[in-house]
Amino acid sequence: MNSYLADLIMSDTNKFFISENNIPLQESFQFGLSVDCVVFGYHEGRVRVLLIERDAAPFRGSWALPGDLVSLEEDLRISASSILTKLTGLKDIFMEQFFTFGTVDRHPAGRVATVAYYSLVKSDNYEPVASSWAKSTRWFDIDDLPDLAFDHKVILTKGLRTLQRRVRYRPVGFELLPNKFTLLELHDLYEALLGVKFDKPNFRKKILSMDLLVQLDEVQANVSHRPAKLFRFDEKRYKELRKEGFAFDITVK
Amino acid sequence: MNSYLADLIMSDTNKFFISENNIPLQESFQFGLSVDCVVFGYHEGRVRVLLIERDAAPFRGSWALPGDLVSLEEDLRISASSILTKLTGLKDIFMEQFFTFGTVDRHPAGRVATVAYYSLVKSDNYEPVASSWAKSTRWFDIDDLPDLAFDHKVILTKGLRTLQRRVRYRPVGFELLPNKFTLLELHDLYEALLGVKFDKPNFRKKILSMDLLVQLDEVQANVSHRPAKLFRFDEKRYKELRKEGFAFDITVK
DNA sequence: AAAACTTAAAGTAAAAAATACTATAAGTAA
DNA sequence: TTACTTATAGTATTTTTTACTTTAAGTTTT
Repeated sequence: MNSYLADLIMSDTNKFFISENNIPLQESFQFGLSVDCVVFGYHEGRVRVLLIERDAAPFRGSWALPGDLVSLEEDLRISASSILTKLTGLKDIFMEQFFTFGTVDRHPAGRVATVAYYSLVKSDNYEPVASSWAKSTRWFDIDDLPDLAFDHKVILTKGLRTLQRRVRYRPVGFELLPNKFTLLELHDLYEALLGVKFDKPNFRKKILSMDLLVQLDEVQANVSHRPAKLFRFDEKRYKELRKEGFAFDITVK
Repeated sequence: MNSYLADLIMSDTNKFFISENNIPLQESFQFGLSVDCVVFGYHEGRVRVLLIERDAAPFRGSWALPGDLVSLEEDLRISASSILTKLTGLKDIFMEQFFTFGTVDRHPAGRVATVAYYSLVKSDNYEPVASSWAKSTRWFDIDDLPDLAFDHKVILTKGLRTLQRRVRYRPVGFELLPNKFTLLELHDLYEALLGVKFDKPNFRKKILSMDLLVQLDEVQANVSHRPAKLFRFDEKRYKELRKEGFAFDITVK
């Protein structure tokens, strides 16, 4: 509790109320706030989600989204990434808030609202490592999920829908691929994410016409057929184009 | 505090800690949770926002977004609409969550995270009425805003950006028009919202080709020129089309 | 009552983009 | 050398977008 609040209480006639809305102070400040993260990965043509096995009550032993209570001294955004790091070891990865869940009974230990984020992990960069009260971590195919603690299934599903919507209008898909990727890998990722088929030549034409990819002087290695050229996403170029009013959109048959 | 929590505390060796993350219980449940609402209206070609004049500490006398602390016994979603009704009288209007703000120092009375919603008000249906600790309400043009309490300017700006993004891919613009509107009114609304010019014939063609509008047997009244036909948005039709994979998109020059 | 004026709304030609393919290239494996 | 696989370039057709032009339908002015 900061000093401003202390002053406010002391100076008020009714010292147990804050004046804003006549709810008793004790009652107003009895919320728990947590963060939960839907971490997406992409491996061998399949989209997957990172879950942790809880080694803490409640739901000890259950699979759950990595998440925890936010501490009073930490900004929400900072808290989100540090909690993810603490439980899974994942650091400096793409992370975006998408929804806050706040039904009364969603947490058995009291009134806890949770702010949900989704993260995208580049498959070549990171392997999660369980720590703190996460007993283990494991990737699950999005079509083969276990039962989850709390309302985490609802959160996960909403996170997936959000990703599917956003991936069409923002160049976030690249966050799920290695830094260097082929056009076929990108094509397959979009098919997997959206569950639709794209014509290969046209997909390639569309994405290249956006002028967002840089072709590298490298090709695929160790493939038993003609190796494809490698590309990388040009973040800087994208920011330039945005200023000029360019809108990323991958709607193609 | 519910009984489950009481049991949990009593049964635990360290009765002042919950086991999940070793943060003392008192500290975990000291958050305030609030809701703030960016209410958009549209009047005579201008986009405007509804603000209230605070008649409660802190920031008494300042303009602010309608918002308040969430009560412990109420779901977040329900709370959002009932708070808006309490302060402004607005009821049953379009309301969508868009972001949660949670920096440590955003509220002088303690740690309060706020879940922000934006609302769209049909100009023919509602006139706000201040009540509770809202001294008055007033519409402000989005280009002529006063200083705002807390971090409400940041919230408002993010709400506007969100609306501008969403209005292109979802048929939410209709929520800002009367139930019966002309194509020119719709055209002008989109120009005002997005700050760009659209070719009238092409805009009309595009929107009609979506098959989302129903032409009524009515025309404009009391205009000193050829009256335009009135239309309404066909919510049912939209839901049907969505199932068939239709994606609303108003990108036209 | 005719002419002028205003906005509604339909139409149209050219350009651009999307689509559905076909063909060729460049590698590996038999 | 030939068969096989995937990469990638090319192309013709269709569809959509764009930038206009024209006509329609009302009101207001003279």
